[in-house]
Amino acid sequence: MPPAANRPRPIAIELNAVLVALIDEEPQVLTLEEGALLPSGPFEGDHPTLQTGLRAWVERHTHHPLGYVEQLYTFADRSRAAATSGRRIVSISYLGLTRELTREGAGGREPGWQSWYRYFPWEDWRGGTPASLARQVMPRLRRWIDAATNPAVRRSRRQRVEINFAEASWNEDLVLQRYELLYEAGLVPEAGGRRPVADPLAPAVIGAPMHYDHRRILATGIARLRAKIKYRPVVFELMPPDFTLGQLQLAVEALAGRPLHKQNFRRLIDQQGLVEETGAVSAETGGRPAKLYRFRREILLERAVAGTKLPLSRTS
Amino acid sequence: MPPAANRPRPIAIELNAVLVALIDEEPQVLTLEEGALLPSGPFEGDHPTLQTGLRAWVERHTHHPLGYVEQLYTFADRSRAAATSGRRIVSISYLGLTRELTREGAGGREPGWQSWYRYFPWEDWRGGTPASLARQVMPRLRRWIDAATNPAVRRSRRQRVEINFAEASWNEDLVLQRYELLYEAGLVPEAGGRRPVADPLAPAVIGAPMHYDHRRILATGIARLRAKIKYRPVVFELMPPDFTLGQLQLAVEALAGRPLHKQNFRRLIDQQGLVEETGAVSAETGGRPAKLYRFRREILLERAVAGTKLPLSRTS
DNA sequence: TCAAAAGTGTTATCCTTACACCCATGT
DNA sequence: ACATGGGTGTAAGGATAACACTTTTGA
Repeated sequence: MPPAANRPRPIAIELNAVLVALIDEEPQVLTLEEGALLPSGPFEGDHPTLQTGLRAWVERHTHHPLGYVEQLYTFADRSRAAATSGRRIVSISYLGLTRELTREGAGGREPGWQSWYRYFPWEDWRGGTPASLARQVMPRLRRWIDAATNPAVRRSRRQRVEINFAEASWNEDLVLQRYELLYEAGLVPEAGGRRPVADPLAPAVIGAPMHYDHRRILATGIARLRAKIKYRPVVFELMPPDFTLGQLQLAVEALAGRPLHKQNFRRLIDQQGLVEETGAVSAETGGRPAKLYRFRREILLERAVAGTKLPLSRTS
Repeated sequence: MPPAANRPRPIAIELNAVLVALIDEEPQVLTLEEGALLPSGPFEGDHPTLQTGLRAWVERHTHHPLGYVEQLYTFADRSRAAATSGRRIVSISYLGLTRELTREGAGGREPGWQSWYRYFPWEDWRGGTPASLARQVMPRLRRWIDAATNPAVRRSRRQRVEINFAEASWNEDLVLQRYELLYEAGLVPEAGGRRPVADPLAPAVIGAPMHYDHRRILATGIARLRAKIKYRPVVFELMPPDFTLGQLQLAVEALAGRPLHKQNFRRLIDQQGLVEETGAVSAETGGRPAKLYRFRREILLERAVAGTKLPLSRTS
């Protein structure tokens, strides 16, 4: 494997970060430029690994400590290069989880937090079927289905929509698949280059758009996180040290975008030995004061897999 | 066309492929140099995407059609660069599944197939507890545990070994975690640069070594594939068009490295509607002729998730 | 006293695992 | 006949989803 005599044309490495925090019981991502960009920048070549490079970069540019980090995906599509200088760009994206307690300014050029459901309103089922699904997404998907002249194509489109968007069998993990289907159908047309971001409320685009393929990267991050909470205790990376079971449930619901069954959720959590009581209680719950719990870090050493299974609920 | 004022030092992109096929009921990977290297080479910059670049590269260098492809991981550790020219290398690895019917030469400079259990003998539980686990791995892990002078470190090591290597609760998906633990314990010391590959039978190294971090990449690929067969019907990418349920079971067992419960495996398969009878039978089974089945590709359009759950078996 | 959220106990159902057994072919 | 692998039915156990209900606070 000789190091290639024909040196390839210049290549730049860019890092993208999907930084997630729970603020006011909402899953939020750190963004730039009024929510149109994910934090991203060139990889400085003098870090020993990509992860340390990412950590340094994020902490320098956003003044945020970075907790759990995980690689998402690497792109090197030529279409990205066209958007800049003809130079090839390899973009490596990461998911990062942090704890953020106070809400900062959420606009301007400074980094700001945005609810991720701003970009994917159809993914939030916590309050029942999301309005945008019935009102915007489904009608346009149906139009897209009917727009196919070839009956075989039409059937295929109908089936794919059915699988990914059926209310009865909604699967919260398919965030990326759904986004890609919408992209194919031309309903989220912002990706592909840096162009003026359309008015988020304009009817042409569903959900707030982002520059480049950043919304796609965000979809990848959400999908990964939603899948992960089921077999790894990563929710706790987003929680304060002490919390009530109610808060924990709200956190999981916020990430999964679905309401959970309270009693079964509680049983699952303590059956798995994920938490322990601190002894204190919190009176700020509105009703009966709730016991406070903390994450049992030892669990990471006790079991190979331990996550937050989702006790779903049809009722509420 | 002077790009960027502060030009970073040159970066090269390298692609690595974990190419898997089932040959003689064994999971095999395509290798170079007598099994010491995974297929890998520079990414030619004029492909629209990484995947097309990988496909072209693999098909040109190995004369192999490439079926299912999935990205594994991207490394850019500085230690890799040191092994070559001081130039930074970003290495992007892929998992590829292909169908290979006939066994070719498995040595020399030409590409050749190697059973992946050659590199990870402790991962093959199809015939009960693997001999190398009891005879090599566990004794040395115990020595590693005892080598820690600090009692806290010793306890932590013991716990980690317990989680990842306990016979009673063996988890076949933890291939990478186990490899990393063995690496940390100094039992698979080949990674880190191009050095003479030690005699595979020498007692110092457990399992056949590979150059660079290729064995780690292979572990990543196996882990990914083992996890994936449980929720996506990827086994069929490795099967011939027609097969018996017995062959299918052997295939899944080969990948998972565990024996499965025959009756339940069959029930699971047809409950899920993954296959349909072709009408023909195969008399080459040794016993009663078996019905032939084919994969129902439609299932990909019918359900979002459909995999080969593993009906494990204590007995056999 | 009532609303609101915490917290407990029990039941029905389904899925996983296991066991027991019969069937069709080659030697 | 018997060994070998193919193929079917059914029962036990555990996990999930659901329901009903009690407890403790603040307004």
